[in-house]
Amino acid sequence: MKPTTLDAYQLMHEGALALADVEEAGIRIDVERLDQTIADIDVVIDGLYSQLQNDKVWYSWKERWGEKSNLGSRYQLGKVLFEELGYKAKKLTPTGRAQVNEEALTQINLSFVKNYLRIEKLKKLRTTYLLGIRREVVGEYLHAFFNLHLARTMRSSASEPNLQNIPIRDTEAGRLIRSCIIPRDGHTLVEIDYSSLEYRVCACFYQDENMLAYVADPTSDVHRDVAAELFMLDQDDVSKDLRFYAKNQFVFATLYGSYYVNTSKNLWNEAVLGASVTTSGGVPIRKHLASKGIKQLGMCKPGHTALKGTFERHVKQVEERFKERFPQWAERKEIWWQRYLSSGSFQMMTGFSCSGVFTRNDLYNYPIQGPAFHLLLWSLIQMVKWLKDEGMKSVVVAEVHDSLLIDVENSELDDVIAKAKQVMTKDVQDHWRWAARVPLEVEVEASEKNWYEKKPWKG
DNA sequence: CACTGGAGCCAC
DNA sequence: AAACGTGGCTCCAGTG
Repeated sequence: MKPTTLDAYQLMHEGALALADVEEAGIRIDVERLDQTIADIDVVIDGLYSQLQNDKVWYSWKERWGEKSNLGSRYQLGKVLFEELGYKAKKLTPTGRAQVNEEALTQINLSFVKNYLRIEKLKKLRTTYLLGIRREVVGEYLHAFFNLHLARTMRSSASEPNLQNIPIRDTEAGRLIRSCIIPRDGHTLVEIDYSSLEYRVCACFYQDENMLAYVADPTSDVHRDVAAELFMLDQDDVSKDLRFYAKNQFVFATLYGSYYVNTSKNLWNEAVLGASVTTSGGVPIRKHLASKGIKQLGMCKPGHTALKGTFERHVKQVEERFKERFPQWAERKEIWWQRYLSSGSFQMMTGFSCSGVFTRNDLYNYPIQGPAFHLLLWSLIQMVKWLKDEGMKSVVVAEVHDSLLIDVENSELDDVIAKAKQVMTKDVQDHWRWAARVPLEVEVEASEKNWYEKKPWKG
């Protein structure tokens, strides 16, 4: 990866300097609360552990493993469940071992296993996040790292600890950890996220008419429309959950090179069979699909015909319509790949030349993921500079690929938010004209308490 | 004892 | 024709 323009060089140079300022500023931690949370979780984990040790399964475990018995070993648990207690391993890891992950374990109806999963969740939360943060706190500030030289796509990465993967989807974990991350006194934590940034960059990159049209029309919603097709529903019956699965398991998966054999399987396992997903009318999606004649997934084997009446066949047809819906995308992604094959390199819209050995899917992903982050990075640079030049008390404290976290002094709230909106949605389009092919939008959330309590900002 | 790869799980 | 991408961290198991 090489910059081919002065602008691209400066993006990395100034980006590294700006991120150094972010690291130096640090993010404030409620250390007392953090320590209390760790202590509370320890008590819960200890309680659950003693339950496990009074369970029959633990006796089988000790018979099998003797002195080596270790409750922390999933490998040992797998051997006990699948070789001693007669449960069937349904999936194997790439090296041929039985999978002993959450998906496999939730299918086993034993209170031991239920407790085990609960402990594992809490342990992850405790060691990776709570202790991970605790270890790095100096005074009451955490100075984590933001790197620009590690990700192959020219995204950033974060470490020690990784502030870019703090739980949020699991509300309990999100609350326990994020509520320890707080604003400075007299400040408010403000998070500004780009709305559907990668999709918009994708539309700019392929210049597909319908992709652009979807973004231009705020009443339209590609994920909702595709969900309606995938689950054979009217648009009004597409629930938030179904939209979520359509977006992540089909739209993005397909744009980044997956296809119906895999997307149908994932949708079926997670949306149809998984976590009791319903239509917005409350009908379980599995029941709804059955009423439409789709009761089976299909074989989902590469090279095999997807049989009529299966979900696999249906998703194959939705995929065909997806290509018809976005014809320039379908055509240009092939040309894009062929051009790489003959030249051995490709060019990012932000001015970086990438040469080397890449897979087809790399070619689909990198030119979207990299430039999408570059919009955020350019905005971060402007914000850091501006806050410094204006002598403001607010500081940028973190960045998560498409969002900025700013610790804003309360009297500066309106100015900082207005400036961030201007920079992120307008100025960046003056800087890179390709980004003006779509409207850019941001969502602003804020909390005076902590990162968990953030609520939509109403200026 | 240091190190590595596998497996798992968290984010975008 | 191939078959969603990028990261970081932890624990275990195996190696030398």
